[in-house]
Amino acid sequence: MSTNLSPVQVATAGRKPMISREDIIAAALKLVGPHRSVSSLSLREVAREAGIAPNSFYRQFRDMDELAVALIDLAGQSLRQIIGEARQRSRTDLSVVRGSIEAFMAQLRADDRLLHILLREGTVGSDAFKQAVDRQLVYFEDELRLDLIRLAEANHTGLFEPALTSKAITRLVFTMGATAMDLPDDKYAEMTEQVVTMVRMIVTGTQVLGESTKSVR
Amino acid sequence: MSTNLSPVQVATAGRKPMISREDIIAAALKLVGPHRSVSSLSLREVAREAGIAPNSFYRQFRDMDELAVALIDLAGQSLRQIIGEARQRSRTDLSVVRGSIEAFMAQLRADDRLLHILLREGTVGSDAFKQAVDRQLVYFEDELRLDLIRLAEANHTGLFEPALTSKAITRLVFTMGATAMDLPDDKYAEMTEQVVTMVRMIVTGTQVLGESTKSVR
DNA sequence: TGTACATCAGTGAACGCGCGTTCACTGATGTAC
DNA sequence: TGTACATCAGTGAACGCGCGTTCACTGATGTAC
Repeated sequence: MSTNLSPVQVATAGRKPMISREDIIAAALKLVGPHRSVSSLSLREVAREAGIAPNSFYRQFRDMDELAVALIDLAGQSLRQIIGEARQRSRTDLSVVRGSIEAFMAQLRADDRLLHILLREGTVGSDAFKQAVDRQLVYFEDELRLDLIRLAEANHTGLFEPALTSKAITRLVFTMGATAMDLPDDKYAEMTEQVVTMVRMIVTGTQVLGESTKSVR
Repeated sequence: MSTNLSPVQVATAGRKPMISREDIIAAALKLVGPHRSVSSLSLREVAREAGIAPNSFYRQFRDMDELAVALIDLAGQSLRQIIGEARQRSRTDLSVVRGSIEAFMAQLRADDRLLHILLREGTVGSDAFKQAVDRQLVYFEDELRLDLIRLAEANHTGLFEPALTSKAITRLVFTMGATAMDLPDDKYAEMTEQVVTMVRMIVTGTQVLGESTKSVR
């Protein structure tokens, strides 16, 4: 274990690296896509794409697993920012649902490689791999939960089990996204409507079930 | 392409096979599990487990992809039978939801290898692979849709977009199942409750949204 | 500024391995007479 | 029943390949004086 876990080199002495983690990440992203998963990439393949010797890879990452986790974390950050922006645009009404899902699907359609990774790699790969994906999912669930609570308060509706609701929505949207990834462009609009309707079902159900209690916890 | 797609040999002449497709499938099932996916199995590995020469594999399957599709189809059949039995036990009320999900989770907990495959392999692997999983999912959605319609008629409730509802439920349950697979045994009861609640949200939402129309189409 | 030295990022060559696939074969089983 | 022959399920050996990882190295950059 190195004591320097930061991507910024301490640089007490010696030469600066010419190959950065970012170069390798960029190379990996060039290789993945709707028909290619991170877990199927080989170290040599990534090195080849990055234009470096295979063993130079080890200067930046311990192994492919560490690269994969880095990719997943990046993907999570990127998507949360996109959804966060969509949320800002419409805060207090139900259109936040539609807005967020539309932003999500648009990003998917734009062939966002990072997003492909996040949607698809959750079920295969090493434990470290799966945990990284799960961690990102939990971030989404947390943010969505707070949103749901805010929404319920603003509309004076009940809210049943906000944590479970946000988990159901997150997981459902991600699965549907993984399916949508392989679809031709002209199916995206239809798919978006389907997902919006599905999420409305959950939100409506949650409000109704919460009506008796009117509790937000 | 062979004209004989049936697993039963025509046997017009010559020796009967001593190695069956079933032997190879059994060997593959011994190798998969919560921490091992079909897409990571090698032909030689399966042959080794089956106790046959690597090239004998080709007498039964064109390649690993064909084996994987066979496994997925088997998994779908097996699970549909299990859920079908659960459905028989309680036909006309909402307990069909709980019953089916409990049967599903119990099977998962019993370490059903076939089920692991079906839950996990949908997002990676070849196109043939993904299509096979999708085909099984659609079977489930169809059966569930008919159930939902029957349920709505029996209870005289409305039903909004039954096809979309069954799709949402199926996909959500499968994703949650894939997550549950990696959990320790003592979390299964809690997980089951969570999934039941999530599905109730969808069903409730569907009924409320359908109330205005009272249509079952 | 100039010189001697230390550091270490990146490399080229090589390793042993397991892989999918092929080939020519062998010998048990079934068929024809 | 007995014999000659055809079929073809299963095999052992070999192939070339890409893989992850190692090793000893080189030479540009930074530091000390």
